[in-house]
Amino acid sequence: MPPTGGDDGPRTLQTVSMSAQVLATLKELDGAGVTELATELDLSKSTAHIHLTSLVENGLVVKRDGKYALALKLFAFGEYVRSRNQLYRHGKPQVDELANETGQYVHIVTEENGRAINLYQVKGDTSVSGEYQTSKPQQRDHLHYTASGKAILASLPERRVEEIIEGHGLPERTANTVTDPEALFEELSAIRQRGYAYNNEEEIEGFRAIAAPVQTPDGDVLGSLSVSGPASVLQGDRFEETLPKQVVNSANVIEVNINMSNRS
Amino acid sequence: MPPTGGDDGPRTLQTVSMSAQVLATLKELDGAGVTELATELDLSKSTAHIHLTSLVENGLVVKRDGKYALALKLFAFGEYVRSRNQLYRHGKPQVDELANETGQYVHIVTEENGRAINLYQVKGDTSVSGEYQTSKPQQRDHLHYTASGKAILASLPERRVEEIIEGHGLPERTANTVTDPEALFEELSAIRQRGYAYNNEEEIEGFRAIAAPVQTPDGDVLGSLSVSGPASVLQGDRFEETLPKQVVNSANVIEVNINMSNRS
DNA sequence: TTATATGTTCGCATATGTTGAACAATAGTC
DNA sequence: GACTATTGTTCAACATATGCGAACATATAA
Repeated sequence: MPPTGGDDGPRTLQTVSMSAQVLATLKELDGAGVTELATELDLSKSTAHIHLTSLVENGLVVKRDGKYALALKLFAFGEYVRSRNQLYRHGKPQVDELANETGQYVHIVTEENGRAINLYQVKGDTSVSGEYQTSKPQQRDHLHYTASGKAILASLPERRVEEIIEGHGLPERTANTVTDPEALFEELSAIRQRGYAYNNEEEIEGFRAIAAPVQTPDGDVLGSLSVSGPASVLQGDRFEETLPKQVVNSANVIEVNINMSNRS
Repeated sequence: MPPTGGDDGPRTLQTVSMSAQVLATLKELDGAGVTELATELDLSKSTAHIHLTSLVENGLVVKRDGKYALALKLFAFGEYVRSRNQLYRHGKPQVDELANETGQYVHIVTEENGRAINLYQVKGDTSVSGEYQTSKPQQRDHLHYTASGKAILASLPERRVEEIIEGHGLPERTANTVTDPEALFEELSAIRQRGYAYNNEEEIEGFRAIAAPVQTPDGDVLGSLSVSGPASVLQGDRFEETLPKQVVNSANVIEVNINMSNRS
């Protein structure tokens, strides 16, 4: 059949989509054998096999102790992609600096296809440790339950935000997660006025964060910068005055540096 | 025709290989338009177009200001892959420590399909700056002109080294690069006896390095750890005694930590 | 505006991918 | 260490998804 008659999207290569799914599944399963993959994707063993073989041949997958897994070549690709990113290039030094100043976790985050991408993070020396070393880190790619994500959403056209909500939903993480679209839109409006976003234990109990957007002169958002840490530390004046100022200030420095480099 | 009769490799999906080439080319060209890509890969515009569309649909490529470029999703993939790597997980803390101790660049490197992959690097505070910020960093993925690479090669079966030489050659980088297979094999033997590898301005004039392999108890090499810096600093006793000891020691610590985690 | 290049869509012929079954190689069990 | 069960790999044949060229649409330049 021609790509499922009733479908909407543009014509695409099914073989490529299948291989892309194979990659995604290998990530999901942390590597897999032919049969396992075939079952997972409802394929015949022979098809699963030839997809894996093709991906191996192209260096995107490796076969190790009888299992197929994503190749380090993907890491090389990824490093390249990040290195081309403006927010990363100009944001990294500021992240390092801000982490030193605050002693907490500092992140720069950007958005792609409605999902959050963590470009860089540093753990300041007074921050709690071990938080990110969990072996199976749960997905952190929704935008609505992090300060960084909300700072980004607040800088996007409402239309776009609606699409993102439709596409990815507003799943709950803690009792504090904003799961109602209306409530979210209200908060985004508050963030716009304030200039920065809060995360008050909306992703992880006991964890707070503050984030400011990084924008171009004509209002496009490149991502955001955030500081996060335990609620016991991020509180009082520090949470309401000092840190927000520092975060906004650092974000502004990044903006200026990006503009300068775009001019020359 | 069935995938080029005279060919050797296993049967593979041409469509997948083509899309893989598209990804590689987009990296090469730093993004491209449909026509540009079609020309580069000898495709019809329509074919180039549908490959790009399919990759976009699967999130591996993004279209920005009329150009197609690799997506940040690849970075997310890459981070995942690295995070699963044993040498990275246990090596990172040692890299940080060694960079502090020595003040120079410290790297951990591994090998995949005969090419070097830089898993992690830190720039110690007394090291020269700006060295890695060049906008188009030249390929650093051969193994024979870095200390890290030679440390790895020295830990691989000769057979494997021969294959790698056949597959990738021994291109020259500076007058000091080892470009002769026999000379290389001799040096690898010396490295095995010594326990660590030198790079004496073989990649970049004025730059030296020392690297030690990281191996499993049964002799498989996981990669290597290296310290590098200007020849003016890496010289005399420091180059011949102090640093080698530190590097080998750190590599051993990594080995021990990996073994411990593999036992439990 | 016209002209030129680039991007996108479409129908068709044929090369190509999918499949199930047969074969090979492991892994597990007794 | 032989036997069984599971997993991995190869193959030929058919159906169809793929790649092409031409036509159309859009963007850029003059």
